[in-house]
Amino acid sequence: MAPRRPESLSRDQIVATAVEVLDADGETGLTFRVLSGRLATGPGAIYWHVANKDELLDAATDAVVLTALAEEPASGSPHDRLRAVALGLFDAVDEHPWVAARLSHGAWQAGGPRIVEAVGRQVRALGVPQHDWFVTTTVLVQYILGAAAQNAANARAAGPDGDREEMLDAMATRWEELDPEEWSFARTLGDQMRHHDDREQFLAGIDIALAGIEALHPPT
Amino acid sequence: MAPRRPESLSRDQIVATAVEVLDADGETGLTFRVLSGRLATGPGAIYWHVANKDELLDAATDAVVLTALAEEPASGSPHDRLRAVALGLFDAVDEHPWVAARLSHGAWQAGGPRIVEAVGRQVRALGVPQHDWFVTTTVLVQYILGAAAQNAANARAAGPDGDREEMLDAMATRWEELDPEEWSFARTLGDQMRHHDDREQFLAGIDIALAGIEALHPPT
DNA sequence: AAACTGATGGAACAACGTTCCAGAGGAGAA
DNA sequence: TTCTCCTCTGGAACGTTGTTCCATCAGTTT
Repeated sequence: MAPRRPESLSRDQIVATAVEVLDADGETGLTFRVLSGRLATGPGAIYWHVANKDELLDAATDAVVLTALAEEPASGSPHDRLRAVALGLFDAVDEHPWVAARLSHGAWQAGGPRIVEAVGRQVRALGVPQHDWFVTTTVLVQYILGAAAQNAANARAAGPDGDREEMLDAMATRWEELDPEEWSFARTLGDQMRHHDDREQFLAGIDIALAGIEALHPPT
Repeated sequence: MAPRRPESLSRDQIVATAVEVLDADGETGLTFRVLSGRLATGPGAIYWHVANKDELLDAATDAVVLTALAEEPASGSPHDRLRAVALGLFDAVDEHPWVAARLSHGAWQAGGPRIVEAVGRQVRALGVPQHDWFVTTTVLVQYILGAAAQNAANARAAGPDGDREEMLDAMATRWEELDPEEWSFARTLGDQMRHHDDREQFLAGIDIALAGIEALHPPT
């Protein structure tokens, strides 16, 4: 069915604009009034295409996940392919920090199934026996989403400026000054916290999981 | 400094009541008006003790984490102690689902440091070399919080009634009916999704991580 | 007894998600 | 062509939220 008016709204248009606003101002920055303004319409018109804000956020999340998983990595070892999928998701969340909260609030909705499919295919390729597909995939997805969420939160805490180093250093020194008894472990983390790289850190987690999977399911 | 009035408000009282309300009605159910009603006062009085809702939620989160990590497990192998700490957190989030969102929004704030300390001590006991303490601990914390968040989200999706089985079954059949090409992996997950146990699933992830850590750092 | 100050609680404000509805305007029937 | 639908629009309005403001209270200090 062709649109009645050429310049009319479409659900895709609304979702795309929502993603723009979310990227710029986060979840609290996305209001139906702002969205109405950008689309040169009123709030009521948007509600004809979208049930409520929750559905809009889910649709926006799904859109981001869809493009992040657009092409499945075809070359490389199963290890490398899993790393590629995981890193693609990690980077997507880094670019759109608001998706983290949405995916944490329920990975079996919004873009969740797509993520399970993409990760699961690599688990299958890894040679994990079928009766462990569910466990293994779920664990990987939970780690990926958990790590991505933490990273997004840190990025938001540091602000849009380049003060990541600054904030990291401040937190490191704060931790180093904690009570030596009660915080005997955290105290020792300062230096490594200062000099770590987020993506490497994330991949290290994937490698731990891969090593664990292989240890529990030795390749025949 | 003694309280001016005996029946006066205290920050701890406010936080404790907030936890009750959060457990009963979730994050959206906690409003300053409801809280005022329960405490027989006005919204303004609460604001004298707490800066804003964000700080209140952080304080509530910290309180829950604090009691969840109250006593460090003293007996058992390092593996078992790590499992105990992780499971303690998992169960705490299961009882107070709203903490998941809060901890995902930034584990270096609210109760985050406590979690890092508790998990990190077990990592140290595991014999991981010091230069990998930060990476290993962070990875474990990210998995624990990610898995707990997913579990909390699922529980909320199922509702307070006992319809977990029901919802799981419905989702499983929905997945089994997906397009065999586009969803070649997800399709096969139905049965395992139906019959899995959340806590076992969570512990399986911890065991994968433990196996991976040991594979990468063979005990001398 | 008077003045001070930590603490209270209710009224008021701006902003939000959402609902409602009068009407525009293209598509099919007459 | 004219009439009548019916999808789709957009602005006004409602209830609720987080937060601010301020007149007032009740111990403590002078």
